[in-house]
Amino acid sequence: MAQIQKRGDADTASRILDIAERLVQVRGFNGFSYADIASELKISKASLHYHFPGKAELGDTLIGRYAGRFTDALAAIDTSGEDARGKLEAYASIYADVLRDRRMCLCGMLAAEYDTLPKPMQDAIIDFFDQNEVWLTSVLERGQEEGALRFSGSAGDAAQTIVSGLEGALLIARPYGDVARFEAAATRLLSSLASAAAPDTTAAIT
Amino acid sequence: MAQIQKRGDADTASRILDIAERLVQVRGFNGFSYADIASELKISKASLHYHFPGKAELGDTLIGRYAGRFTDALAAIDTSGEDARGKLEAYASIYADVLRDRRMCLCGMLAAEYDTLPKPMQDAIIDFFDQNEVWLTSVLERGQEEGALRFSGSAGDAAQTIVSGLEGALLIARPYGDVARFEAAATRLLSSLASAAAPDTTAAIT
DNA sequence: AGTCTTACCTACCAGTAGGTAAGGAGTCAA
DNA sequence: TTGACTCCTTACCTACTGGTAGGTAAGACT
Repeated sequence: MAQIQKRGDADTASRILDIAERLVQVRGFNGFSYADIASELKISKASLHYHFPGKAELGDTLIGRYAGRFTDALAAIDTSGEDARGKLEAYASIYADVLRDRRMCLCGMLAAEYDTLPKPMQDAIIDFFDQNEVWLTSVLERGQEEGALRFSGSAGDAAQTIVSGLEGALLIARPYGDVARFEAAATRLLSSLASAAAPDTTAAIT
Repeated sequence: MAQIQKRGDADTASRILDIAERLVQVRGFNGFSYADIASELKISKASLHYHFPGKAELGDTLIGRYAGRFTDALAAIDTSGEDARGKLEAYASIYADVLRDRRMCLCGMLAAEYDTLPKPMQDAIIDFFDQNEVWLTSVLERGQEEGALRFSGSAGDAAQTIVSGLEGALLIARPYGDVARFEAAATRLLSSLASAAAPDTTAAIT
């Protein structure tokens, strides 16, 4: 399964995924069609079905790839040597990067459409958020132990608040096309939820 | 224009709006069709076009009615005699009620689909959020003056954080079907953003 | 009485949705 | 050189999308 590439061009399947991913993040899963991908890739609709039997499978693969990249990003933060507060800021900056591309978080978008999605996609979305909360919880717990962070309530609750706070900030900032709006909300969220001593609201995220 | 009702039934136009509203809040604007409303109301698709020329106009009317009800709810909170913290809790409980119906906030859902919507709907969505932030800003400012609330940064920024925090908490809690999850995030949000003295995280919202 | 309006109907439209069947061109190893 | 394999094509399918044309029954207005 060495997956040797035929031409110099990137493998079609991953180009399909790139386009589909952007379409989901911008228009939602119910807001695009196979025809949209086909015309952009200058390929026939039928070819898409060769690579992904149906839209449901395409959606599954999309979430899997996105979650995988997220896992990698979190692992990179873990090995960055930052303190807990720095790790939380790095986490928020992942979201800011998504917004700079004028996109919604893939799983945040799919969360809105949750009830219309096939079961496997629903399960994968839940897994994504669980995974994020597990990571945040451990960062928060360690930060609290080390005295770098101080917050009330459980680390798990705080983690949930961070995820939903950032997803909401993305959701609302996008119609305004305003990255600063997101950054203000993110900074305030982290400062108030996980500040050590000085609640420095003016600290930049990026 | 006495609008005498033929039968005992409620006016058809508002029943269409009721059904469409629920469909948007649960499935999204791109997640339902005229046929869905027609079959549920046991009426023909063509009749829907009699009441609302197109889906765009239906959407406009939907947002207008929703925003109007929101305005009324905010006015009711204003005259409730609650202190600032109580008003913020009452505000959050509007969102909790939406979630208890297994729905997303109408405008939060439409914010996700923003790029796919006709211009008039886009403008109405922005207006909705602006209106909420204006109201929250004045509650926060007054609360700060009266010493009931204390927070860093501008009241406007804090208002934005509350709106996006609550919308995000709705967005994420819905797939989990977990109202408690929303309430925990909402309480933490209000406590940390606008607490007077004791950061009482265990205070119930409802 | 006649006319206008409201609120619905059936039947239909062009366009698009996701999906399928059958086959052809290029590459490869035997 | 044959056959298998990969990746794509054309040509189609059915179901459904939002929307329209034309008609009808019943009440209200004059």
